Amino acid sequence: MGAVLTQAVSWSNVERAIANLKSADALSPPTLRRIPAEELARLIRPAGYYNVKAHKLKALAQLMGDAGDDPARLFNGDTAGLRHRLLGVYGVGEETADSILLYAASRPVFVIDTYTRRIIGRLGLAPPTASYSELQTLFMTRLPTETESYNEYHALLVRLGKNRCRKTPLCPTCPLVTICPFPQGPGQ
DNA sequence: ACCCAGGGTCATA
DNA sequence: TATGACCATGGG
Repeated sequence: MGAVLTQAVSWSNVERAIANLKSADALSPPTLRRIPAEELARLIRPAGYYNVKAHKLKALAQLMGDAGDDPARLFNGDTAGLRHRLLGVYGVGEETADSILLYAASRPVFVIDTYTRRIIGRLGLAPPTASYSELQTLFMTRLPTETESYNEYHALLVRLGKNRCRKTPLCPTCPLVTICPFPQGPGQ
């Protein structure tokens, strides 16, 4: 649910929305299915795009329902198949699907977000036109396939990405100058 | 008064 | 398949 609520919105806003859902006892999939969309929208208002996101949450709750509201059952298939199912849900695109796979299902999937794109772009490690899957392959072919390190890596990229200095070439004091995301260097 | 935030859908060409 | 409009609140 957090993966949907945080779309294009800061996490602090999402925390309020989740707090509202908790206090209304409306965070469980069965409740999310039952609650009227208008009331759900009111609860998640701080997370922005509340009308759209209300329906997205309901769509996710629907998917959970198809698995008998049992996360272990939802997350039991192979990663590729699960990703395909997630992408079929309204409001779930590639990044959201991969976030759910990494953080909820603990699958070794590298998440590509705005910050990751920004950093890769500034380092000149991929053309600006690179697709999501191209960037994902860039990381996954260079890093060991481990849920924990992908998790940590993504957190570090987010932290670096918040630096909004966009001078080009890179200014000498920019942290980006001294880092390369890949252990074997930028090549191949 | 801006700008931006860990996106995605839909209509259009 | 690529681009643009649209969704909307809260903090800097």
